[in-house]
Amino acid sequence: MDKETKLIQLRKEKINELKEGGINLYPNDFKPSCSIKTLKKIIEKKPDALGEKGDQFYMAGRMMAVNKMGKSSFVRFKDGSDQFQIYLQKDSLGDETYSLFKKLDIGDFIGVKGPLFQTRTGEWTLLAKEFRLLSKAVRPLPEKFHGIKDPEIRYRQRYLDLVINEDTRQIFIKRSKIVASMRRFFEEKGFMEVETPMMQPLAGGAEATPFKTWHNALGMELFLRIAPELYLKRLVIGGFEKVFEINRNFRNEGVSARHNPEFTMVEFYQAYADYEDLMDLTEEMFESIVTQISDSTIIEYQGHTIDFKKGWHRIPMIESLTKIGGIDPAIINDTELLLNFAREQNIHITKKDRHGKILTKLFDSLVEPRLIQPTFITGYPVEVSPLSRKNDDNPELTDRFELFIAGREIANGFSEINDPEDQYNRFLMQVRQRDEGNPEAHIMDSEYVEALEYGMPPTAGEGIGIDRLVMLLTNSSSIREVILFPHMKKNI
RNA sequence: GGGCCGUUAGCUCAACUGGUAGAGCAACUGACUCUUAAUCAGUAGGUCCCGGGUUCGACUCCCUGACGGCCCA
Repeated sequence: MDKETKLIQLRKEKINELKEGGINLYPNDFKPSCSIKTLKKIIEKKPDALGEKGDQFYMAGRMMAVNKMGKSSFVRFKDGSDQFQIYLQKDSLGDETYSLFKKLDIGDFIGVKGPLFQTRTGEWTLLAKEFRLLSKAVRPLPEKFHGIKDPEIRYRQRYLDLVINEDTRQIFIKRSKIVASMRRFFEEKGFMEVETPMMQPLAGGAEATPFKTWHNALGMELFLRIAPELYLKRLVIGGFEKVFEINRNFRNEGVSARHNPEFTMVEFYQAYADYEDLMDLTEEMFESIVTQISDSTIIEYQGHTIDFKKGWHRIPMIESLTKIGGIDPAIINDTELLLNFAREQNIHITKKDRHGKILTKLFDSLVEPRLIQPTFITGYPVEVSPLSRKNDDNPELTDRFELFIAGREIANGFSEINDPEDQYNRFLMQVRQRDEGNPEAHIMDSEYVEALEYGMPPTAGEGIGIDRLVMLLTNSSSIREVILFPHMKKNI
């Protein structure tokens, strides 16, 4: 894989010595009594029953630090749950085993058996009566004290990051808990988890450039999905009234601290609900998840204190532009004046941008960064919401919201269009935008319109970016910190 | 895509105005039976990201490229 350093050569020489001595470097017949975490619980519960004449334990893990003091040694080792200390004495192990130990390296997996005792400082320690090599490491681990800081190594060789940096481990443990907690929430609310195609003949449901791939046997081009939306709504048509899917979407765009080409979203749909019901549900879900993760509704994120307690602000988009964005209410309905204002603010507007699009762009740069506490923005313009139901009172707007936290969009939800004719015309508007040069505009999905023609109950749906949510709850400034293997350029 | 910054020993980092690369940890040898960033004595370890250029001389200055980070669009 790469150049062989002196350190590795030296280890290989030692490995050969071990082999010649008849040592199996990779046995698989050692069964630990319990994890280190469990062992620590046992110690907490009944320390009086332990001691050198008490129970003996089989423990296994990776050697992380060794203090050799001649004829006795301390070894700090860790398993998947925690870390613990072992004390080895030449007298109690015997010459042969002790000299085997002396040949081993930090990074090797070992198995030990023995009773527990307390050191002079009171630290519970396993006194090794038996000692075995369980798996040999050929390469040296990075340094224990400074750890690995180089982000390139941390991301490309995440396993090293996980072995060395406890903070990294905790982030991914938390991520797993967040997703589990969300799943539990949906299940308790009567939603059914489903899986819809990741490879689609038409990449719909969002405004984005898809990845292309090719199916040999079918002889057809397929796209990696940019959203599951149109398939999930087909399921609502089919009679599954509450569905959710937690899965990956793929968007063929640049990578940055906030964008990974594949990212995880939850999308969910509920029949006989509207967008306001989903705002309620979202508040309840976030409050529940955050409380389970951090024992409080309050979190710290990059210098902000954010409170997820229910009852978030709900502000119509137009109102947010005047009240938060500082736009003069007198110009908000005048496209020309708005255009001039946008140019003064150095906001890039193209000739094809109509009123709604200009409002959206102004919102993105003037309002979004200032929405720190969880805030729903409602009433998005029709032209930027091709799948959202029109508002009954104002057909220029839709029954849609987006959720912003810490200046970022976290969720997007709306009452769904179930009028097939309306949906058809919205797709047509998108096709026109495409013809006018927007390569990311939605494409006409006639089969979806046909599905709507069979009748879809009134429905609301929402998507939440899981990576962004995990970033918030783990105080991570980059999406790469919450994705195990973020995409990077090839480095060879 | 643009700007700024970074890339030196396995890891974390130094190296002044251009003078021929150094520390801590890890490793190796030795001492040490309660250490915990163990200690003590000694040893070894380098494609200074790649490739050009300037120069008597380049880790250092200039150019091209690779990869990464931050900010912006």
